[in-house]
Amino acid sequence: MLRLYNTRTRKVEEFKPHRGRDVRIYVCGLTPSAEPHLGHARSFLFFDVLRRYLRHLGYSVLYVQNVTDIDDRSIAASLQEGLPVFEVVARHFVSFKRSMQRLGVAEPDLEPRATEFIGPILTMIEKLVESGHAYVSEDGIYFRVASFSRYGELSGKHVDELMVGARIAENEHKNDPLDFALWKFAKPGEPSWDSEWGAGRPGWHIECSAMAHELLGEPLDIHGGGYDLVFPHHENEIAQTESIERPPMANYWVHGGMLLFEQKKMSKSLGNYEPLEKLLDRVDPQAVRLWFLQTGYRKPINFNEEALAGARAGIAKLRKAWRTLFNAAFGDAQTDGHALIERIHEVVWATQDYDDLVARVDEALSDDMNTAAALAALFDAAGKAEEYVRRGEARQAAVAFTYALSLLNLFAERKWLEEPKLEIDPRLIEELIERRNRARAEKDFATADKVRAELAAQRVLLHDTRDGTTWSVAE
RNA sequence: GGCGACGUAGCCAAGUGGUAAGGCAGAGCUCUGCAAAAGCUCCAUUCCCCAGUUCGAGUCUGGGCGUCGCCUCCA
Repeated sequence: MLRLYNTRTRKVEEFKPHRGRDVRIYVCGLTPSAEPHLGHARSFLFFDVLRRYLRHLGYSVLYVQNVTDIDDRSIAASLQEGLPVFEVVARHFVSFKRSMQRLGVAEPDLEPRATEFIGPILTMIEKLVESGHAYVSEDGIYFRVASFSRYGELSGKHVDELMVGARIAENEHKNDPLDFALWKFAKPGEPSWDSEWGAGRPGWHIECSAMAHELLGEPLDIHGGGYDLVFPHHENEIAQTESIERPPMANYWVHGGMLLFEQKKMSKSLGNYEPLEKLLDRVDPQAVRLWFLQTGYRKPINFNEEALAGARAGIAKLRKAWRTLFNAAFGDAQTDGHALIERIHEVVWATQDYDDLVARVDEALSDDMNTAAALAALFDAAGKAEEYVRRGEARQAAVAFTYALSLLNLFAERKWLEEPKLEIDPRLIEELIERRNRARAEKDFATADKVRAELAAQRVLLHDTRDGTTWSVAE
């Protein structure tokens, strides 16, 4: 059983899907008008873990995450760069996909683009106009907020208390400052699609209402996104959908906390960020994943290099423990990461043991996705890896540990499980170790230390143990 | 001005009434020619401040202080 915080009720509630085991999730995706940043990563990484956990609970999950591939900022960027909008959008979107892959975020089941759903969008607008919830104005078609009595319910806003002045842009022709655009008539040179009212493009909010309706239908079990989407985006989606479809649009509204940089929200408009791809070139994506998962998903987090470095060390600890357990349980898998992966699936799916570790992780995640508490359980187990081996429980511990890790997808990429690559031939390493040990036997420590230094330069670390000298690769 | 969130050790962070998880960093010990690894141990009498409720509060109530988010495109 999962308990989830629902923005609409402001309470943690028991999650009950509308259609039995069939769970439908719609998450507002990226508007690729600029390079994606770490804040985007946080949000989608959380929903990735949520999906994995729902599947663990036995639900069949259909996860839809849209792409807003047409909007004002993208058009502005295309004019500035002198490139077609689709080219600008595609570049940022592809970059986003690469980063998501590196972070171990699974692909959405469906990833619809706004421009592929112009038909359903226009159908919805037509219904809204016919029913009087929308009106045609000089520069576009607007939703009449006053026509929807529950407006503000999701975000807890009172319509008459909003600072509405700022909402009126000079060139907009709204009846009411709160009204928002469903369709924007094209200005010369702008990309546009034909409609019965005139060529134009969809407003931001309508695409989600239309695509969610078309692909999943109401009510969605979970509608998600970043906290900054609660108002006005999700509020507007509710107004549009529930004006013409049977409410509610969604049963659970789930929002992720913001990522801050120097105490300010990381955002495209402030530009206070390093492009995600560049960041992932210098910070281990797996450490990023751990760092996010060590904090509650609804809390704001400050970007923090020191914490990120700490997560890097933490991931090394988990990896080490995992290797210790797995090598003890399935010793032949010493360095072949691919073989290890195959074994994981073989073993995990063949075993449904729920020992203490898995139970603890399960309990933590069921409590509003408390990934930090789940990780604490994992670290406790990691600290006991040697003990499990000594007690002859390596196999069971390895299975439980692997299963728990897979719920968080911490070792998402195969290479994360492999030993770091070496340029030096292992046979040469063995030769050098022998030479060094002969020197040590003769108390020729100068030569011995020279060998150690030579190997260290190749990232090979030597460990003298009671049973002889072993080596490992520095990470 | 309205609505909302947060404030726990050097850093990050879990914890909504029962006596402070976990990670990083740090310290000591075992082992050791050196080094590392590994193991063991230690590291908040205290949770922004002040009142209050309670047998008992980081957890509830009231009041401060500070930070952030939304109200304009934003995960």
